[in-house]
Parts: sequence; structure tokens; C-alpha cells
Amino acid sequence: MKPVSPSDEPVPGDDVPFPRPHHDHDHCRHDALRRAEDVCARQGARLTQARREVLDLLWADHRPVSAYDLLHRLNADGRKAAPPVVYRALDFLIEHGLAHRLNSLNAFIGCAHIGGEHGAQFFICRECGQVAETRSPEIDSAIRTAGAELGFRVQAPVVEVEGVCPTCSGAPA
Amino acid sequence: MKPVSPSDEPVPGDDVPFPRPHHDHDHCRHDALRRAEDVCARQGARLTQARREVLDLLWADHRPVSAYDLLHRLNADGRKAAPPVVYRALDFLIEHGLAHRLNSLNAFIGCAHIGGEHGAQFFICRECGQVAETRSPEIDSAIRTAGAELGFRVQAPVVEVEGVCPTCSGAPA
DNA sequence: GTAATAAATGTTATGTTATAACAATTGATA
DNA sequence: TATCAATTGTTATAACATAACATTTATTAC
Ligand SMILES: [Zn+2]
Ligand SMILES: [Zn+2]
Ligand SMILES: [Zn+2]
Ligand SMILES: [Zn+2]
Repeated sequence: MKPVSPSDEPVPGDDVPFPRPHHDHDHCRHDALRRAEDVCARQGARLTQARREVLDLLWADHRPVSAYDLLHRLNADGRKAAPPVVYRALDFLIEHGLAHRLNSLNAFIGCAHIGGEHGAQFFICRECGQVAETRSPEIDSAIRTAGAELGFRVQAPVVEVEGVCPTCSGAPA
Repeated sequence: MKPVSPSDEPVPGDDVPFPRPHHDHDHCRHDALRRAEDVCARQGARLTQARREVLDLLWADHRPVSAYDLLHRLNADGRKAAPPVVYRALDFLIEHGLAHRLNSLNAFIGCAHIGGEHGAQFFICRECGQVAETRSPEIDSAIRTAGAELGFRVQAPVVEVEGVCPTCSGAPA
């Protein structure tokens, strides 16, 4: 079994958060847009044209994009949008849990999970630039425990891990 | 006992990484400089005037400082240093494990631990801006485990936790 | 000691990331 | 359709960071 697993690590078949090279990415994109519509509908928020376009650009692939890259892509068709357009759209998307900011890269990425705001951990491949987003209760709990030992009330843990993804580690396929 | 502990959390008396309001901070500063000299001596690196000054400025208190704040403080005495002065000094200090960069704040802080480069976790108080640096094997290990499950080779975990420190939580002392 | 070399610093300019402030437009509501 | 709130447009500027090259300072070789 284990048909196209990109690694020999003990990973569950299709739940691997690192995107496989030839996965159906159109599915990722369309799914993300659909989820965004759901979220906005439920929260009475408006997924306007600019916001939708930025979200779609974020889902061009599984790599984070800088705000100015987004701006250039937005303006590729001759438009003349200014930076606030992008930053406002990003603020909206982040507030509604549809995108995340990666502090270590000054870049943004579409949220791979469902639901509102939430903690997450990001694994960033130094080779290919792709990012996997996880929600590990174990990491979260280790952080909260360490915080408690300091008497620190944890509000927003940020975890961004640099390394090399399974594909770039030279896994079979 | 537990004479001036800032919190009722189960913390060891004097190992609390969050600085107590009236601790002997001159000791922190001088100790940091002395450790820096040790490290540089051992590594054959030169702790030049500019580097020493920046390190000393980083130890003004336990809050991170932006590069331009450092620059302004450097120039407070009429000097006319330019940004590269500060960024080079910071690069040096970081390379030698004497300072850290906090990505979520675009700011820098003196390393509170001894020794060369190392992973660490930062707990950042939203109220007072003070930062505690820890080295928690548990957090590190949770991250490495989660990475392994993705087939991801972890190289540099970044953990920056926002919240409220014991002092600002309204602890007794 | 002096020349050659390497390390560090000075200097100017520019690139990159992000926000402030206010005007104009659009969409919902009454 | 008048009103109000939300969104977008526009200009300017703030904040963060580095490239490139000249100059100086420290180390080493002779
Ligand atoms: Zn995909
Ligand atoms: Zn990769
Ligand atoms: Zn101190
Ligand atoms: Zn505090």
C-alpha cells in the first residue's frame, strides 16, 4: 500500500499536510474559496472582490506570498491598486481565520484549516518554500506548560519551524 | 519561604526568568557583558566598541529594542552612525549567540543564556513588553515529534509566545 | 618595522515592508 | 430616497533592512 507517500516516515496516507508534488491543487483552491464563503456567510462578513482576489492569489500554491508580491499580481492586469488594498484584505482574511501571517518571512499564506481564528504551527521548507500548517495539541500544551511554570498567561503562541520537507529530503516520490 | 516570588504559580524561587520589578539589573548587564567577553575570547572573535555598545544598549532592560531605536540611542551623544552599523553589530551578536531577533516584533534582545547558538523560546508580555527567554526541551521535543510525523527535518524552530507576565497579571509582589 | 592581507567600519543610496490620513464610493437600513 | 456604516481609492510617509564601495584598523608575513 502507501501508494504515493512522499516519505518513509510513519505518516498517515492522505493526511500528510505537506502537499505532494502532483496533488490536485485546483481542489485546494476551490475548497479554500468555498470555505471562505461559508465562514463569511456564517459571520455576516462580506467577501468582497478585493478580498476574494487576494485569497485566491494566496492559494496560487502552498507557498507564502509577500504583501507586495500580492500587490504586483493584483496589478498584473493593468490595475493600479495601492498597498492599503492588499493590507486591508489581508487584515480581513486573518481576522476571519482565512489566512495567516508568517512573521519569520514577512509573508502571508492561506489557512489550510477550517473555522475561525485559531493557533497553528507552520513548518517551512528551506528548499522549496512550501509550508505545512498543523494544529498540534502537544506543541500547544508544551508551550502552555512552560508558560505556567513562569507564571505567564499564554494568549497567542507563534510557532514557525524552518527545515526541509519530505519531498526535498529526497524521498522516493 | 518563597520571599519575593511574583506569583503563586509553582515556580522555583530565583530561577524565574521573568525579571522581578526591583531585581539588581546592573548585575544582569554586567554579567551579560562579561559573558560576551568570554564567548568572544573562546571563539577568537572581537568584541569591538560598536558591538559592545549595541550589546550594552540591548541590556538596558528586559525589553526588545528595534534596530532603529538602537541607532537613535547610539547617536544620542551626537554620533552620526548609519543603519548598517547597528545591523552589522546585531548580526555579529546573533551569530555568536549573544542576542536574538524577535520576528513578531522586528526587534532584538540580549541573550539571557550562556553559550553559542541555540534554540530558545520567548514569552512576550503584552502589558509591559518584557520578555523571558527559556530553553524548554519539552517544547523542542514536541516540535520535533510533530515535524517527524510530517516527514519534516527540523532545523530552526522559532517560538514566540504572546501573553501576560506574572507581574502584570496582578501578582502579589 | 614595514608591506601585504584580512577584518571591520564609514558612507551613500536604495530596496522592502507597512501604515496614517482623508476623500470618494458602495451597500445596507430605515 | 435619505441616512449611516462599511469599504475602497489615493497620496504621502513611516519603519525596517541591505547593497555597494571607500576607508580605516588590526593581524600576519617578511
Ligand atoms: Zn494544494
Ligand atoms: Zn521542500
Ligand atoms: Zn535584569
Ligand atoms: Zn508584563
